[in-house]
Amino acid sequence: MALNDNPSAELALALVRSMDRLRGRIRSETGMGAGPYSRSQLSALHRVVYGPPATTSDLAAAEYMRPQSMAQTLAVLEKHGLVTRSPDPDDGRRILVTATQRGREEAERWLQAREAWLTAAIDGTLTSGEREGLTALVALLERLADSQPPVAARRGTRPAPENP
Amino acid sequence: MALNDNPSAELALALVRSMDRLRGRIRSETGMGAGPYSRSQLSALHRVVYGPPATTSDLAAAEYMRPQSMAQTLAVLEKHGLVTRSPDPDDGRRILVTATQRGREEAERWLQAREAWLTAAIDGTLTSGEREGLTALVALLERLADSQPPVAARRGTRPAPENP
DNA sequence: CGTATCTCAGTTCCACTGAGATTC
DNA sequence: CGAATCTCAGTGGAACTGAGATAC
Repeated sequence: MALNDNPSAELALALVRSMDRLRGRIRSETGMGAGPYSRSQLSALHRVVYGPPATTSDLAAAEYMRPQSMAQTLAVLEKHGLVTRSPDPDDGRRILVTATQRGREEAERWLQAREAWLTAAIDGTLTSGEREGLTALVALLERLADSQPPVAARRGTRPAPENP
Repeated sequence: MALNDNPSAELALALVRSMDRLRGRIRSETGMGAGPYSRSQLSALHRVVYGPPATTSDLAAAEYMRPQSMAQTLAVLEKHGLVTRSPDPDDGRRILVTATQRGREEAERWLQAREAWLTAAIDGTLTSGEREGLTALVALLERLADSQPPVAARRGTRPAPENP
């Protein structure tokens, strides 16, 4: 293939493409029938439900997206009564997002519905040993997502999204 | 966490969320500086360059998307002279997509540029043992993506969706 | 005053759906 | 004719950017 001398470049490409393909498969399998909430909405709801009280910006940083994008996502959840927004008493600029009781219930239900196909695929095609390996893989992916690479690796000067 | 009794459901959720987060991180790091081609365009180009001659529908099936979506992606590549489309002499309905010489060169260059951040992250935060583990586990993602694949009954001699 | 946070408005990417033409 | 493939046109989700208001 000779894409690159560096084996890590090969690995990076293979990883990204396998994630793309799996994502596509999940999309084609679950379609729109998995519930009224989108993937990013459920992802945000999950974080609000199981995480500490946070602002829009906090949630955006945790998911590596812009605050405006996260605000759009949260607006839908608020409209459906799954989360509430209330001003931070200590800082008038901040608005804390918390889950409602209904939000907690809906999160559990729809999260399961959305990943039903993947759950079945894991159960159906992987051995128990491979499932353990996959668990280890998830930890690796999280570490990569949160990695602070050496400055030498950073090309161009970009404002560097800080991670609280 | 108590999301579900089934550990595979927990694993499925953790996997999807870690992939979402890593994708977001990559997006925020590479931004628009990674070149003129989008992720899906480069993914399609990669498959055309390193795979056998294929139709739009073949490529769409391999990436688990609709033929119309793949057609849009390929149209951009064709406009830039990276791929060419020519009628299948044996079947007038089919149009085979092949990479041009320029397409092969550009693929190599831009693919590397796009995954530069991930490559650096892998080198910088993973041990060599973990890199080996990651390599082995990418295969698991591919198996999940292709698990119980749809019976795409092709009339010709067409193998199932393959991965390079 | 300068910085941080949130809001409003517009844009791009990318996959989807539906309808229609052509070929086997 | 029925099935498969490709084309044209429109839709929606989910991220982005930029400009402006308010609070520290």
